[in-house]
Amino acid sequence: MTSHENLWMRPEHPARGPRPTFSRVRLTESAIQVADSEGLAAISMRRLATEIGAGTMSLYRYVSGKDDVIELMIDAVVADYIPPDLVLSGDWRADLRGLADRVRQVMLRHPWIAPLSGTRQQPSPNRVRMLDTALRMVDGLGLSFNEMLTVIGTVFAYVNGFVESELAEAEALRRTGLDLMEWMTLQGPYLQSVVASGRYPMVARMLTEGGRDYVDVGDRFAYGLERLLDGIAARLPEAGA
Amino acid sequence: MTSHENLWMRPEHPARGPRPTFSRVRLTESAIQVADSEGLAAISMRRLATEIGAGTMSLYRYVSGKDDVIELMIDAVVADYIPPDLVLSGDWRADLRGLADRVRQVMLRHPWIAPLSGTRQQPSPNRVRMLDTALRMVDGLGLSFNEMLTVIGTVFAYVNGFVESELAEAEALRRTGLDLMEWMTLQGPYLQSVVASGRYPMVARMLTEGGRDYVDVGDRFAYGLERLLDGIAARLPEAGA
DNA sequence: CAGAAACCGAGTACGCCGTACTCGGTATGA
DNA sequence: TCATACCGAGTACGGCGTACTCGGTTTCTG
Repeated sequence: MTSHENLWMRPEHPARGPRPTFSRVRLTESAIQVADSEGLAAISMRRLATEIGAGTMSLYRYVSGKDDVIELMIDAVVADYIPPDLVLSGDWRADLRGLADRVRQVMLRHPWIAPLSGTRQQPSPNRVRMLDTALRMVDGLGLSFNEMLTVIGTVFAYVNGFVESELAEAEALRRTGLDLMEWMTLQGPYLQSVVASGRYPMVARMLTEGGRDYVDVGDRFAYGLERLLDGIAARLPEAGA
Repeated sequence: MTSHENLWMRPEHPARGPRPTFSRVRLTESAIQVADSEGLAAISMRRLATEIGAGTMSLYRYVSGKDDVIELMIDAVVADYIPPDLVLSGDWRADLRGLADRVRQVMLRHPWIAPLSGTRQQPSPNRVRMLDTALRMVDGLGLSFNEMLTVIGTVFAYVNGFVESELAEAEALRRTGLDLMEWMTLQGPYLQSVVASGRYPMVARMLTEGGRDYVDVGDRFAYGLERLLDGIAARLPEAGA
């Protein structure tokens, strides 16, 4: 138990000794690349070592285990949630919407992060930076500090939940390997039996007339987000109520 | 490639041959019990086999692999989302709130399911049943079918996202093994350096005056849910707008 | 009622995984 | 210059999911 167990306090290397051949950023970049193209399951210490041309156990000179690698990956992606040149507009609603949209876009580019960021939320440099920015967005609205945290937490809960399910939808299609037709062929018999049972009329309607007035997934995301912001706005102190 | 690859269409056993010693429900119950008390990571085919007193490979007579076990676990828990004696009140808002509250309670009892249900959403008997019930809740409000699906999807996105993060919070404390004090001691040095840097004044405020007006986690859940329902209600066709 | 067919449960084995421990070689600070 | 501290790599262990195989038992068929 050294004095700093935390990854973010542990220096990457001691002052003494030979120059290190690799680096945490190198490791992190490779890991993100692998996870982006082959999924989180493809990440293993052996695989990452091979990827950067190192011996497997050499990685343990840079991180204390696989958990650290995951933490580094998350922090690196979270950095993108807040653009470096971001300036707040002063309109909390526009700012929050902008953040939510951007988070969604980044999450869609890195499909492995939504499930992780819901589960893991240790403080890390870029998460701290993002939280600070998000808090500034809702500052000065007459909310107490914990109310501000509640508002932000609510928005993030929605964004995370939505994107997770959005990705699951896409993944379900990709897992079977092919397109929607293939999926229907696979699940078809079961769904037909559901319809035929007559016990689930609403689902039956969904399966028969479901594709009629298709709602774009981006529009669905925006709908929920705007309804949430509507509800929040209506209860703001300045709004009277 | 048999004619029914789907788990839910595959009969548990052929008509011929000796009586099976175990069953899917037995397997599922053991798996849920293990996951509840030791986490999802504790689930392995060897472990489950030991648990029910079977040879490891015997399990493969009942399921086609670990994926099937997970699917069975999810479906069994989802069954609890809708109480058997549930009757709809006719008040869509009360019904939706009741469902959301219950889903949260069930998820808190089975901490492993929130991350899974976000990622996996294959149709299974109890998920179909739940979806049908949820759709009935928002039927007759003048919404198109896909608008109804959008409303329900929005609420579930929020619930799932919130509970996932709620559990992550609790898990982060439990992972270090002990209570909040222990966590603070561990993360303390890093957080202090964050405050000391002066670059994140809002986070600094949070860490210093954060515990002042504590908001109960149940109240935070209710807050977000009610704001979401507010926003949805305001845009209902009957509401004019 | 007898025989054949079908199926059960279990064992063995393969290729993955994370990582603890160890050691020869090398760059650094005194 | 040389002792020290550290680097990169190798080996090994216990665990994982699951493909394949086989002896014994049960059920259906005639």
